[in-house]
Amino acid sequence: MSGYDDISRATVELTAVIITMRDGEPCVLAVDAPDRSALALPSGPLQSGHRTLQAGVRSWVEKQTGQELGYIEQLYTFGDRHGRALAVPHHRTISIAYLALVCAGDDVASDTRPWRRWYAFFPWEDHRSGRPSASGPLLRRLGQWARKSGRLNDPDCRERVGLTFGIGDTPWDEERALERYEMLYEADLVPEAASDRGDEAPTTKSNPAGVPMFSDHRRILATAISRIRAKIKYRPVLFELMPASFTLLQLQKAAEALSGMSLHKQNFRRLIAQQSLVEETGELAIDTGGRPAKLVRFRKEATLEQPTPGVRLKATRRGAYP
Amino acid sequence: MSGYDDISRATVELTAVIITMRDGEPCVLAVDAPDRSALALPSGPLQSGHRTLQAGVRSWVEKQTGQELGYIEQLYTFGDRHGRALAVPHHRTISIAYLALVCAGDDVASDTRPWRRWYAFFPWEDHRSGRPSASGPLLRRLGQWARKSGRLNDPDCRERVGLTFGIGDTPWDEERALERYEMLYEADLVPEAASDRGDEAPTTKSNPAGVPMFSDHRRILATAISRIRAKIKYRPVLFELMPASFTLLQLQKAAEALSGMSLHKQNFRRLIAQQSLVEETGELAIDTGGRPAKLVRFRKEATLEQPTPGVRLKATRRGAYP
DNA sequence: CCCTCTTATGCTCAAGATAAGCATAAGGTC
DNA sequence: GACCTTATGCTTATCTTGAGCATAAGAGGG
Repeated sequence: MSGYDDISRATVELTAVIITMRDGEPCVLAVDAPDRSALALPSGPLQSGHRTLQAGVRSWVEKQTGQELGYIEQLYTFGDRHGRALAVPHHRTISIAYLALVCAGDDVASDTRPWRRWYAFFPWEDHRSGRPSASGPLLRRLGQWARKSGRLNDPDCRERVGLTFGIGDTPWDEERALERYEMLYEADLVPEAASDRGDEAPTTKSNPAGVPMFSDHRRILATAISRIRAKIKYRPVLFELMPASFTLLQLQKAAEALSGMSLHKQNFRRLIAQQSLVEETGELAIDTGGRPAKLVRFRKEATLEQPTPGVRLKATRRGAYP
Repeated sequence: MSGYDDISRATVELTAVIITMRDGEPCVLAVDAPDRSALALPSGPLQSGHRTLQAGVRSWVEKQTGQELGYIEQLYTFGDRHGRALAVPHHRTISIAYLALVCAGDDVASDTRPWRRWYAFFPWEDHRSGRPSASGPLLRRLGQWARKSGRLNDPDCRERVGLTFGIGDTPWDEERALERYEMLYEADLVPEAASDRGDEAPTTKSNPAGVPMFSDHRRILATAISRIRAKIKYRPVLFELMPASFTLLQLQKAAEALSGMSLHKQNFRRLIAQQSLVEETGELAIDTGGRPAKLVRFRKEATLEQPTPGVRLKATRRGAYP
């Protein structure tokens, strides 16, 4: 073993991506960054009083936002920013990101916490009504970038763009949210890329590149989105976001909002039914605008029974944009 | 913000689970623990010279074992041991585990590194020829434990055992390797549970509980196994373990060894074929013991093309032990 | 060379799961 | 009552999957 000096002590930053559904939109809890320059995810350093990492996350979030956390899982540990080495070698920060899902609660109006729609940060990820308008300019600029960089070091670059964004005969894969953000970062199409270099970011308002975030927080959020989109298919995490009882359409809308795709209604119901993930409460939802729907609740036992209890979803219009 | 003292500096331990295939068996690289008390995964503290976390892992592994790493991915970050609070608050260690897959290479014989068959650590996980003999005693003792703890705080405990180990009409789910290890730990059936408490572990040799490891390293290995078993189904990671060219049977045997299940031969080939994950080299394998098999190689392009290019596998005898 | 053993490979068939849509039910509004 | 909206049941064509039969092509022994 070499001397003590070689071992770098690190500050451990705990960062939380807290997701909820509000008015049918997936939202993330975003506070002001310490320097007020941008929005940030709630976070704080691991402290001696924290008994576990999770406890630390819960504590910081409660302190900063008043939000109590239920479901929580570890997302990823970041040691550097987009592969760059850290600035000060003997005082590094590693940051451990957690994903938390909280239920909307009944009183959406009285909840004054700073929730933000997640598609404000990722406008190109919302394909519920076809490819969104933000895609156009982004894809055009990605194409330019690919042509330029393509000749040099990455001959498959254009192909990669197409695959990642579902162009040609590649279907759109909603789970690749992180890949897409990283590609946009690489292509210098998100403001964070410029500011990480130390450049002044061109502050184009209402950018197709979406609302930027402090530090690498938007990347962490993209990681969370990819994780959620993958996980709802094989674990019943969707129900963490639902109220105690709900209609199947509400459930479907939530699945659609999270995955950013629209689903076939009847097939969705069949899927839920045959996995017996829910049971009827016996009550009816009023005010659905049409025939009243039966209210259902999540069957907690399902977590145990099923090998992969999740909402296997498939887009109605599967795929393949021209 | 509170005073500086509240922020605990941490030593960051980097731990590597390095997997390869040797003689058709999945193996893990295991060194002697610092105190020689048990086998351990290669690991070392993050140092100031390490530019990134990954670089730190690579560097320690090479120093300790001479093994160079190719494919590498982050596994999990552990801040405590099995949920227990850390001993000394102002000097905590968090440990970041990585998974690396390395290709066997052509000269298995000349590789003197300390590879260990992973089923030596998890004898109950190898279901290639039915439920292994180690299962019997373990299940019996798990049953006893469940009966005892069941009355008190966990009425569903017996059910949970059955689901986790695939008893009754629940099929065996090979991906639940981590859950199973954690259940055995909880039930005090692995030596690590006793030694974490400070007790002397009863050193029964040739235990059905498998070979123990230093600290929580066996838990980390279980995490890796679960991850691999899940991932080979949707990403072409299996090929990281294969030589440049191989036969389909070799590939199948590797998939079987990793997942711990035996697969239907013709269906396995169909699956690989229809995903066009491999292409023929034109050569034939000699010495297969029967009709010579065509040699194939992995099609790297497949990584891009396919939405989920992996070896979707399903056990021949799916399931349901009596 | 024939018989037998081993592995490779092609093909079929029945079940089960999925994608899409038709049709009907049951509320509300004018 | 006509018409709109959402809920829910059911059908059909297609794919996918699990399982197994059958044949091919090598080796070795007689």
